[in-house]
Amino acid sequence: MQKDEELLVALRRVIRAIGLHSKQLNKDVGLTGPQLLVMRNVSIKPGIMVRQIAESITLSPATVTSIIDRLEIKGLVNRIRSIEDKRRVQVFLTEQGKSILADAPLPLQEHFINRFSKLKEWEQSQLVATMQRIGSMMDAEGIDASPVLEVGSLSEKV
Amino acid sequence: MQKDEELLVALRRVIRAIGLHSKQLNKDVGLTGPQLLVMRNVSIKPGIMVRQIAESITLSPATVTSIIDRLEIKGLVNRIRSIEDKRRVQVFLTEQGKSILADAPLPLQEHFINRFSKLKEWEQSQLVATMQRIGSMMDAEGIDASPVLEVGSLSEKV
DNA sequence: TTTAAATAGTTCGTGTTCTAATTAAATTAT
DNA sequence: ATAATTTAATTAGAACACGAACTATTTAAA
Repeated sequence: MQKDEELLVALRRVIRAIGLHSKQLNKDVGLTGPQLLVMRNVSIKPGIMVRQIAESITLSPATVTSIIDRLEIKGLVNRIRSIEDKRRVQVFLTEQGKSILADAPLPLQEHFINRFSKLKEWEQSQLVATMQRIGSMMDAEGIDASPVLEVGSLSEKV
Repeated sequence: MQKDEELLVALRRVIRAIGLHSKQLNKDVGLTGPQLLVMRNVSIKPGIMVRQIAESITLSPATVTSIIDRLEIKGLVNRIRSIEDKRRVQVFLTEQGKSILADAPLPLQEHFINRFSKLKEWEQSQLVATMQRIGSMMDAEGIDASPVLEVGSLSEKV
């Protein structure tokens, strides 16, 4: 097998692991990974626009709409149409949404974070550098992919 | 930004890049990335079982079934139930499937492959090894995915 | 001012992906 | 030999993800 194929297989495995974790999350907490990411965004910036959420977690607006649909049905978020600009829709957490989010785990496997954090500094750097390198080779740099993983901290996002 | 967050941002970008490439592929050639992967597997090993395809591209059998459904509708593959073991379904390329696959691009961006192929051997290995390492760190401990050895050549798998 | 263009969000159609449940067949155990 | 188990594939149902087309609104241009 060629190296690039091996790389693709390895990438697929990682993608799958993330997806499986999302499914497991849904069983455990009732929220999938993407749903959790959306809620964390809303938590950081109540009244955030759909477009802003989409950009911040690197998804299309259409996808975010469907995720918010499900969150709204569950009673975890509210949509409110802006008065200044009636095209805009602002999203807020409900009380129930807040309390559920407070107990929810991270959107990525604790398992992984734990293991990663136990690596030596230079090993971590090496893993990061490699991923970034692959990303840049795929020309994925232009895509704003900052997921809201730092939401645990209280720092306000742009 | 913490190292694990950086890693995950980079990962998200790569995942998204692969997804977008798959969509583009579908527009250009009429085949998505996963469909292409399935066809390449069938091409290498005509009569391959659904289960084998699933393992080789790291998908559940259910997913492969649905991908083969679409390929069959397009007339690119055939299903034939095995005679020795009637539980098995063997998959073959049709003539049309062969000719389409012959002209189809690789499942990763050409762009990426070109750049990747220009790296030195040891650099390629290092990128692959790192991805495999991340994959194994994310694996739910159930799967003993000995990364390097298990990813044997497709043509050698039986 | 009336028209044209841009923006925000949604809807629609297609495709991917999973688990759980189902059907069918082969294997093992009693 | 019959029953229980395992294996192979499919189906059903849910969530996700995208682009394209649509509605409504705002802004810019003529």
